[in-house]
Amino acid sequence: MLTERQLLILKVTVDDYIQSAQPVGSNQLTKKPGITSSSATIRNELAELEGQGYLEKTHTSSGRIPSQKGYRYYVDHLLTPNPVPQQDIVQLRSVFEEKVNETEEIIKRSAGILSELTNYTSILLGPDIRKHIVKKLSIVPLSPGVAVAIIVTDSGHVENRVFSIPTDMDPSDIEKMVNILNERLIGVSLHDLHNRLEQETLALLRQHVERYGELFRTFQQALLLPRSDNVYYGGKLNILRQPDFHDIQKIRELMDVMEEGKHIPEILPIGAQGLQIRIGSENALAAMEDCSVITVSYDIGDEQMGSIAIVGPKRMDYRRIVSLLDYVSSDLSKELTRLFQGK
Amino acid sequence: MLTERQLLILKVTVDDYIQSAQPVGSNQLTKKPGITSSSATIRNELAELEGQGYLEKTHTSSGRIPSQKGYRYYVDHLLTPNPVPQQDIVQLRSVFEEKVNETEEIIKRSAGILSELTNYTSILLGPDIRKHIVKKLSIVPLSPGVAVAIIVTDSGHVENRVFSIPTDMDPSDIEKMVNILNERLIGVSLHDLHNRLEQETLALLRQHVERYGELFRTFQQALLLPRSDNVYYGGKLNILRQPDFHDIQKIRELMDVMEEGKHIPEILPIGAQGLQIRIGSENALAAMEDCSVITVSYDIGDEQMGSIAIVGPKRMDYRRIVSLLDYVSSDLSKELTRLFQGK
DNA sequence: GTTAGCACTCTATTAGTTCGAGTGCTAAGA
DNA sequence: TCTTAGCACTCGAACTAATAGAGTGCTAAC
Repeated sequence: MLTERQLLILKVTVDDYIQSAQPVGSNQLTKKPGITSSSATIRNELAELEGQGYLEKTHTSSGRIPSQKGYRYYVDHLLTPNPVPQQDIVQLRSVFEEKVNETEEIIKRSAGILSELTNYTSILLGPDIRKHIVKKLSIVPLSPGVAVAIIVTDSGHVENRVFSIPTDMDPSDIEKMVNILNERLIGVSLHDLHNRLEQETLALLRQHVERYGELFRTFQQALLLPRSDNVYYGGKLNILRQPDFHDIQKIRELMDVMEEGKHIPEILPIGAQGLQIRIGSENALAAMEDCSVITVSYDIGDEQMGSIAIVGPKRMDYRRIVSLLDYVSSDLSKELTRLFQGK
Repeated sequence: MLTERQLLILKVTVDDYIQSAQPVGSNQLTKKPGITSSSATIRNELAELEGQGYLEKTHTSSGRIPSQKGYRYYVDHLLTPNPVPQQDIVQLRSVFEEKVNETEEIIKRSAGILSELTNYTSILLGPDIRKHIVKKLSIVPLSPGVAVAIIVTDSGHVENRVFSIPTDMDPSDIEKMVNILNERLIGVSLHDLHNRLEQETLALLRQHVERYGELFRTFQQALLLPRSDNVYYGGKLNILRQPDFHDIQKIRELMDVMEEGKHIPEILPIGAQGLQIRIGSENALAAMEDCSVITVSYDIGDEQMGSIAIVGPKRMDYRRIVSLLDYVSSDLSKELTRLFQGK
């Protein structure tokens, strides 16, 4: 158990280290507001805090830096929220000023602004496109043997794939196929599309469309390949600004992991509620053991739509980022809900 | 003027430095095949080459490294082409194995493979989308007040924009508008689209579509914004692998410049014919003064479609990259021409 | 023109010093 | 019992020598 004074010292130490990136000594601490004891007393307390695992030394006669446990205690118990500065709000709101109607564009821009404001890297996960509902399907022949399939969803997202068709295909057959597809598949989610395609339309196609087999096969194949990743990054290069990262090898591993889409689920815990903080080795990925990740989700109406993550060093400005993400999450939820409430 | 022996020494020195990244001394050179003189003779020749500006020393008693002029002479006169290894060819050809029909996908994958093969960063510029020809236009209403405009081009590229429409718009008016647009604008290039839209369709719309004004204005506006950059990167992080780049500040500037789309024209000289090599400060951008960039263009039929660039340190394996890019350029031209020859 | 020989230069590495910030401990004071 | 002044001690950072080694330029002989 920690005494009042120990809590204060821990908080001030973490705050100072976050700000200065230098180990904090007992003498410095005596100068901090709120601290009245002498340096000797502070030293005793620091030794105690170290004994309990909240602080560490970089070498025998150095000042203290927070341990992972120290950061964890700090964010769990010592973090006092901070109102978001008006200036930041103005910049964040600018995303909505220009009447951009596309969710993707809004999210992309938000990622950029977040990274600018924080000097860290931001990762925004957009709405799961598999939940989108088919609004219209069409097939546009390009040249003999080649056509492009287009799916428009209710959110205005457009998926398109080029696929091959029999060279001597009758155009009216394509038209028939498009009609059948639209009749049967509007209102289906992209997630269900593949199954429903087979169940609902294959029999109909067989009846009405000549050579449906070849056409159907390549069309179905084209829709199989997942595309359009809905992950947006801001300030990937901000990692290079952090004095905490000097080992080029580590930077490379870290950027590698973030760039590669397949690790996104490990960075952004999908489905988690509210704001989450992962410090150092609490992250699933070894390459991120020197990082902290703060994530928050946002939603449209009652449905969770995506998440926002800020990746920075363990020595991250937790207070600022937490308030900022809280604000962005609710703001984004509100605006996106407003944008789509009419549907 | 350089003697035979000086040429040999220059070539061997550059080759060795490219391979080892270490200044090359007279003693090492005596061990190279083809070199018979003693180290003292080599020293005289090295001094002469330095006097003429082809070589440099890092300090008074160091070995020599190539100067910018030295690299330039090397690539202009001493580069003997190297057949592309079968292994590399296999990997490059894999792009076309999977019957991917989309130009964009082919280019994207090529970028990845090129960076993997070279360990440098690759930048591929796709066909200028403004040259694409409109194949079909459509407007899909999403919700009252919102619709998405879709343009399909002859190459299978699909552009889409969300735009606002009057809330009480008659659906049949939208249909009429789409018909007029398609009647008048199919066959027009994206580049001309904006002008032709106004010249050809405005009068017709006025006659047939109620409330054409509001609809037309937001539609036109949506098409104005340029989107879909056709630049693809491979191995952006490979810069971090190069021992030549150790200054984190410089790396950041370099990556910054490459990431930012607006500098692309300065990196990739558009419209240049054949293979181009820019060494160090021959590059337009200050951030790239320690880099060399090798570019080559590729075409579909007789028309230049895009360019490929490899960005590496000045100490780049010019021989290998030049042969590789020569191969890729002609291969890509051939395959893309084949893909589109039918149109 | 070529080369052996040699003095010289400069870097990189290692070891030794000093300085200062910071610690832990002890003992005296509240 | 808690607090604090005092002091010896530790360790890193910054600086100074000292040394080894790779490489050069120059001279003189071949």
